[in-house]
Amino acid sequence: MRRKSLKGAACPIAKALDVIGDWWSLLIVRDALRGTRRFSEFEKSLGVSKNILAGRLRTLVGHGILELAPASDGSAYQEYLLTPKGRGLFPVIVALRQFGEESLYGSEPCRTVMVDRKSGQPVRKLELRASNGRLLKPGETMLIRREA
Amino acid sequence: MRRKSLKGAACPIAKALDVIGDWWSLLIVRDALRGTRRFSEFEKSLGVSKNILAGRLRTLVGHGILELAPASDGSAYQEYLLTPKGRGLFPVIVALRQFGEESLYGSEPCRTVMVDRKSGQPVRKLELRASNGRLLKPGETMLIRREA
DNA sequence: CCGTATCCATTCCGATACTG
DNA sequence: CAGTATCGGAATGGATACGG
Repeated sequence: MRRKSLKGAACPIAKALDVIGDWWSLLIVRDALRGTRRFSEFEKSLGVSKNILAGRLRTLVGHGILELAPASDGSAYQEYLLTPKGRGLFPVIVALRQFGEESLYGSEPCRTVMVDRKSGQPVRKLELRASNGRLLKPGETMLIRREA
Repeated sequence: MRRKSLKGAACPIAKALDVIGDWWSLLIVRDALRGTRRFSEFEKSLGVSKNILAGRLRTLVGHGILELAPASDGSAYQEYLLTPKGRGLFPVIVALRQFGEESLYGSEPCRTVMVDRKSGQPVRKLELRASNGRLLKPGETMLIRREA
């Protein structure tokens, strides 16, 4: 972040990276999607120092990815919950996971698998499809300018 | 990057972020997916200084995301092409774009749309599906440990 | 338990100058 | 055109100490 270029960035990818394009933010979202809510849980899971974590959480709340809510267990503290906007990052997380699983392990494959909770079967790979359902490879897409 | 934690990171998301989890790398991949090949093209598109760009390109080549090839136009220089592994980042880019389009624009919507080159129609939203084709929301998935 | 404040080291980034 | 070398400033990260 804080590079010069993103001020008027028209590209949605650049805008997205401006919000979650740093190391910790996506890992926080990853944990939040798994149900992590409390400051100390994030701290323990990520192994990040308190000040960094506090800053990231504050930024994510500011961007509307997380929101603060009263603790569900009756304790005096608060919890960080994903907003609907934050849950919109689910495909990003899944895409990263699938890329990692597929291309970043050597002889020993990844030890965890994402499965459908109901059936216990592994989920499908994310695929981009045309409006008629046809599978699209990168070269089969293009960007067009939308008219006002 | 270069945080301490990723050395033995078992999480594929963390591993993926270690490879492309910085500001420029994904933007380089974005451009490469659009057909950008030459150093100067990346430089112009990204508005990044040469030394940073050179470093990122070198890292991406080192990770097997990009590869160097002789220039297709007969010039004396080389081009940076996506490897199959690099093209595996396509879903990540699309997911980021769709998140950005959906949640990061205010009154004025995003001016560009990704379409099927053949039909000219917008692509579908990425969806996670179970092995039986059922649509899966975040809470309907879980991670399990794979047995050796 | 949930942070904030501080200090310090490292890294990153941008601009520029320089080379083949 | 395609980089490399260098520099300074800014941001990031880790550790720790402190306070509500």
